[in-house]
Amino acid sequence: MGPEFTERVLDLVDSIPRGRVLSFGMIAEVLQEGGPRQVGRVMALEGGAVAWWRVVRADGSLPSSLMVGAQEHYAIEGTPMRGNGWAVDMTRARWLLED
DNA sequence: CTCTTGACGCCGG
DNA sequence: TCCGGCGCCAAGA
Repeated sequence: MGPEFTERVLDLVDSIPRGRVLSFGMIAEVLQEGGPRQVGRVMALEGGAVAWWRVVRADGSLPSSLMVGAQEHYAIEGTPMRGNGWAVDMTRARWLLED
């Protein structure tokens, strides 16, 4: 994978509005390139350069280690969360498919 | 060349 | 709701 894919992923993540999110799989789908795992690799390596908390798993969760820090951003951005507060409410926060 | 490893996703039990 | 299994695919060892 060239630096090109990495840049496309980071650019798309940069365009996600405050309070909204995209899943790893959705990003791969929008870019029509790679797959969820490739997007995951990019985020693991260079995600620190962008709003990484706006990229979550398909079910709205993130690894526990990242959830701790991510929650602060969700609170600030007013990101809709599911009951327990440990996962984003995808039906309301998913970008490009709902209001 | 063959495992093994992931910031993954989907389905079945 | 909570596993476990399988598909996926690039990178490392």
